[in-house]
Amino acid sequence: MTSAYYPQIWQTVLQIPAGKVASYGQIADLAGLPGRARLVGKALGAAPKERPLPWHRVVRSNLQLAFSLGSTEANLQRELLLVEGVIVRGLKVDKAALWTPQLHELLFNLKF
DNA sequence: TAATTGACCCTTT
DNA sequence: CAAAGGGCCAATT
Repeated sequence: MTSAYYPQIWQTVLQIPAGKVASYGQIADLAGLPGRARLVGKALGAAPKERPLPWHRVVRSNLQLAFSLGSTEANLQRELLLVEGVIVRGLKVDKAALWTPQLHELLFNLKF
C-alpha cells in the first residue's frame, strides 16, 4: 500500500450520507482523481478494518451493487443498505438513493 | 523494466 | 435488457 491517494478516497467516502449511495467514478472525481474509479476499488479493499468505512454506500455507475449476485459481500451490502432505508431490487439500487453532493458541503468537510 | 490485475466506466450491438 | 469491446491508470508481480 504505497499510495498517498487512499486517505483522501476514504475521506470522500465518509462524506456519503446514510441512506444515499455514490458510484466509484463519482468518488474518484470528488476525491480529485478523475478517471481513477478502479483505484477507488483498490482503496476500499485495502482500507484498514478498524476504519469505519461505509463502503456499502459505494456502487457501480450503473447503480448495481459492487459485487456479483449471490456473493457474500453483495448480500451484506444489500443488507446494510436496506437497513439505511435504501431500496434494492435484485442487484440494482433505487436511483432515488443516488447521492447528489453539494459543493459547499464538500468544501467544508474536505479541505484539499 | 515489462506484463498483469482490478470492489470500474462508457458506448455500441 | 444483456453482452461485448475498448479505454483507463495505479499497484503489484
